Amino acid sequence: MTTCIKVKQPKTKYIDCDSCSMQPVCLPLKAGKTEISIMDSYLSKRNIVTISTPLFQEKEKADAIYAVCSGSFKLTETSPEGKEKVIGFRFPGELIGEDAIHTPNYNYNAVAVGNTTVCRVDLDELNECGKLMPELQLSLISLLSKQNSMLREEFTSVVAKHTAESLLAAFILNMLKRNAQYQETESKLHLPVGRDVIANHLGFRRETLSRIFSKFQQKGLLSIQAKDVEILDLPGLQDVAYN
Amino acid sequence: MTTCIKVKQPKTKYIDCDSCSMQPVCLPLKAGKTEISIMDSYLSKRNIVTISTPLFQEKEKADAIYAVCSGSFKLTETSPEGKEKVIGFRFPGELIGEDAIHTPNYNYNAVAVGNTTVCRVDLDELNECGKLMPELQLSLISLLSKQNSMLREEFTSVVAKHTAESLLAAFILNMLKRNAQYQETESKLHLPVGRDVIANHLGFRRETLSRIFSKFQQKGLLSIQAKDVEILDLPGLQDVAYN
DNA sequence: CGCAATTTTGACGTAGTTCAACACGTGTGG
DNA sequence: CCACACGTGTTGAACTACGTCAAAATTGCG
Repeated sequence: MTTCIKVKQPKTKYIDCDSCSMQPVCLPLKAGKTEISIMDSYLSKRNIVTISTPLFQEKEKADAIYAVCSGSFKLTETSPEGKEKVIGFRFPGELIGEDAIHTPNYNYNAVAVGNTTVCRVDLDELNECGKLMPELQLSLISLLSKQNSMLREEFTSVVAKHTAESLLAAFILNMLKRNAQYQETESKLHLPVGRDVIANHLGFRRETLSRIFSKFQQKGLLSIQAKDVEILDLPGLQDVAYN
Repeated sequence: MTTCIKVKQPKTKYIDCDSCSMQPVCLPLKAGKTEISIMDSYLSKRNIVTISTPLFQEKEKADAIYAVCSGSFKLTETSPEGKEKVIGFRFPGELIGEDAIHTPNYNYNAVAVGNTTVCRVDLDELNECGKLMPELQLSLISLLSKQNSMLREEFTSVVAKHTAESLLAAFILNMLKRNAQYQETESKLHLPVGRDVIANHLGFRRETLSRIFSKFQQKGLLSIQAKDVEILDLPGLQDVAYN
């Protein structure tokens, strides 16, 4: 709280430092007077507000890891033909650019969807800091392991889903699960982006997406108004997701 | 080499400790005399041969990370209805069960496909060891970051691929890339499992898979005999993969 | 409030999956 | 040696799910 500078904006969900996944990395800051001074010089933890701008882009030098504090990010890849493909989303408490640890350059784009805040951790400084504080490294290890599981679960949820229905259901459930960490309600979900972006990500057309949403509403699985989804029948949705 | 006990078996591809992704973790073993004795007592690096048996199963206590030395593993998940879903494969040089760092129990099955060898790193021992040797933790961090990228790339390669053709092409390319690390040829690929398993993983039937393989052969993209694939037209395959 | 952008709905055609049945090669045991 | 099972590949016919085109409805923004 004291270490995070928060810029209040309407309609934006923030997570506390307490529920941020990066917290164990930042935690040593609060330890003792002497430690704080050491850390301050090395691990510059800043809160940046970006509005619909890229956090980083393909081929850019990978020199920092980011943790999302508020808002959402979309990750995209540019195909050889120049088409943009949405390869994922990141929500508060999740990491972006953790590849930086071993990759010289990022190989995807991370762009803010609306107003967002992130914590930036400089890689060099993290390394320096890690040498002095082994606990920091342990935290980072745990963090990466968590992110790892998140990725695997996301992968698992969409792989082998041939029908658009099961794919969308799985996608919604995945979003729901990931948002549950910082959202108070288990049954509500705010879509961070428009239909086009979601359709792009899932690999079908805007119209198809719209139709399936309608179908889900008819079935009483959920209700949707603009970008706000309310889950009405979770088990039903899960049934659809499992083929 | 000296630290890995290898059991020679026919038709099995092995990777050296030198090209194993776990190597940086094991490396300190070779550092100095004194260090070796310390490490030996903590980080018990063993080479285990498993034949078509599960390395671990769902809900089992997660107490170790594994690195594949030879052979292949398939990762599966059991759906609520009891159906087995193949959620991925792991090849020599890749990690299995890295979730163990933060999860009390594994949430998927890892079963050996044919004869395999793995290096097992006990979590408790890794932690103990990490306290004494910060470099070990740095290695682990890098390792996890790499595995992270691998997962994201795998995800990226299959997401938004609605047509079976582009999905299979992307799958083959992904396998090719991952096998290039320990295989001498860039154009040949040995499928570790049968058509059914692959079809399960990609989400369609054996027939569809067979049809597309035939189509790819007709197009001159590749030739396939049983489980041995030879890539004839890499750019062509890439075209198919990108929708 | 009004215009533009986004979303929804409808009708229609086609590509691709699925189902079912068969053909082929291989290993196994009587 | 043949019968049998099993894994794999092939083929044809039916269907349905998705893409396409077009237009209406809704939302959001200035």
